[in-house]
Amino acid sequence: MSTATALSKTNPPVTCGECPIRHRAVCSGCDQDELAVLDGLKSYKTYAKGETIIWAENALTHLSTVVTGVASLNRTLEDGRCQIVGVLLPSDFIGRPGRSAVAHDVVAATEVTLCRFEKKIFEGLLAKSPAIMARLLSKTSDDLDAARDWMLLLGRKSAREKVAGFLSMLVRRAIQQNGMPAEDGATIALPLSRSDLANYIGLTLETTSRQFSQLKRDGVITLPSQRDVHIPNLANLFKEAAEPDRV
Amino acid sequence: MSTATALSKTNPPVTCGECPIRHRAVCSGCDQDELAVLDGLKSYKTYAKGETIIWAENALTHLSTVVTGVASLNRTLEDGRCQIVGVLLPSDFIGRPGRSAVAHDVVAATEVTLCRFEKKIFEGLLAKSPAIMARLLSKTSDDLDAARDWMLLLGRKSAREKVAGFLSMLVRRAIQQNGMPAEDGATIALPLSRSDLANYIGLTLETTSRQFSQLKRDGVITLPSQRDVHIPNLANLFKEAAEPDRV
DNA sequence: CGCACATTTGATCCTGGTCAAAAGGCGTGG
DNA sequence: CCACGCCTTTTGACCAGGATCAAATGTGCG
Repeated sequence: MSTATALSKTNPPVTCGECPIRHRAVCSGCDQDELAVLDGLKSYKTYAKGETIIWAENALTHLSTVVTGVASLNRTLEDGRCQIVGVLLPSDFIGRPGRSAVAHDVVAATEVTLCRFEKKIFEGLLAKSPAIMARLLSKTSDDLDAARDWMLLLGRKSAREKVAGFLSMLVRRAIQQNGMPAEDGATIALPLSRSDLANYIGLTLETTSRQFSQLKRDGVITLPSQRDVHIPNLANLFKEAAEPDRV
Repeated sequence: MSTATALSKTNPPVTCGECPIRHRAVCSGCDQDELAVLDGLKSYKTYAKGETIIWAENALTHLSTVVTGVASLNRTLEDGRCQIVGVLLPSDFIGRPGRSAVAHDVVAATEVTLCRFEKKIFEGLLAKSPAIMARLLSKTSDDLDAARDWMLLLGRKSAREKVAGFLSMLVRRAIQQNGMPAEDGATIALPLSRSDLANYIGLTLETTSRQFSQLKRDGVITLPSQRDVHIPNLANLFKEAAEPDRV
C-alpha cells in the first residue's frame, strides 16, 4: 500500500507536436504559440498498474491528461463497497481546476503515463486561454453525458444487459477512435479485471463472470483469451445491451 | 401529449439585477455591463407541472436556466424503463452549447419558469465572456460530481440507503442555500412523486414506498403530509444513507 | 514445476420486483 | 357540504434475479 509511490518513475518529455493525443486532449484547440508555452510547463509521470494516482482525501497538486494506459475513478464506502464512477482512456483529463481535491481515488488499471501541469500554473493557463477553457468545458460535458448514460445502466438494466452494455461502450469508444472495423465483428481488449468490471457495472464479480459465460454460450461473444473479447455481430451485442443500434 | 405546449405561457421579464438566482446562476460572474446586455437578450417561459420542456430527439433551440420550480432529466429505454439522471433546481442550467440536442427529456416536476436565450445568441455570449464560460464550466463540473455520487448510490446501495440517500441529498442542498437549521432537525418538501422518486433512485415505486414506511416506523423520519418529510436527527439520516456525517 | 492469484462454476439465501388489492387525498359537481 | 370518481400511495403475497459462501479450475510468473 504505502510503497506504491516507489513504483512510479519519470519519463523524458517529448514535444507537444509529436504527442499521440495531440488532437483529442484538452490542449487540442491551442495554436502553435500556445503549444510552445505548454511544452515548457508540462512534465510526464508514469504509474505502475494498481498504483493509486490520486487519493480522494489528499490535496490536488497537479492537473493532468492520460497519455497512455487506463485509469479508473473509484468511490468507496467506509464498509468497503466500491463503485467505479469513471474510466479514463488516453486524452482524458484528471482533476478539477479551482478545487483542492477530487471526490474519488484515481487508480491505474494498467501502467499509466500522465502529462501533468502544476495546478496553479494550469489555472493560470486556463484564465489566459479561452481555447483550453472551451475544450475543457466540452470534455467535461462529454463526461457528464457518459456518467448519465451510466446511471441508466446502473439503475435500470439487468445483469446481462449491464455486461453487454459495458462491452458496447468499449466498442463504441474503439470505433470512435479507430473508425469502423472492416468486417462486421470486432475484437476488443478489456482494460479492467473482472473485479474492477463488476465494480463498474454495479454487480458482484461472480455474477459478472456468469454473464460472460452465458453471452459466450449464446454466441454473442467469443473469448480468445481472458482479457480479449471478440464480438461477431455488433448489432446483436447492442440489442443485448438494450441500446439503439446506431454506433 | 401534443397539447402540452398549449399549457405554457410567457411571463413579463424582470431585470437581471432583481433576479432571485442572480448570484448562483451561470450569469453570476458577470459585471453590470454584461448584465445589461443579458437583460436585452433573455426571455422567460413558464411550463405547467408534467409538461415536457425538451424532448430528447428534438433540436435544441434555447439554452436556459431554471428560475423557479423543479425539473427532471429523464432517460427512457424503448421498453419503457425510465431512469431520472438529474434533478434541476432554481439556478441550474439546461442545454449544451455546441450540441444540437440533449440525450434526455427535460420534464417539469412542478410548474417551472425558465430564463432563456436563443442558442446561437448564448453561444455568442459564451465566446465573448470568459466569466460566463468559467461559471458554466464550474456548474458542469458540479453536475458531474453529483452524477458520480449518484452512480455510487445506484450501483452499490440498498433500497433503504437509497431512500435515505435521496433525502440526505435534498437536505444538503437545502442547507447549502438556506443555511443550517436552528434546531437539530429539518423539514423538507419533496419535489417529486413516489413514482419519479423511484425512477431517480433506481427502485420500483412499491419498494420506495415500503422504505418510507420503515424509516417512519424506525423514527428516522416523520411524514407531516404526503409531500413533506421531517427529519428529527440529521446525523441519523446520514448514517442510514451510509454517508459521512459532514453536511 | 509449483505457487499465488484470477476466474469460473455450484448451491443456497435474501433483497427487491411483480402482481394485486386496499386505503388515502383531492378536485369536481350536485 | 358532501358524495363520487380518479389518481397516488400504501400494504400484502409470492416470485426471481442477483448476492453470498464455498470450492474447483485456469493462468501467469518466479
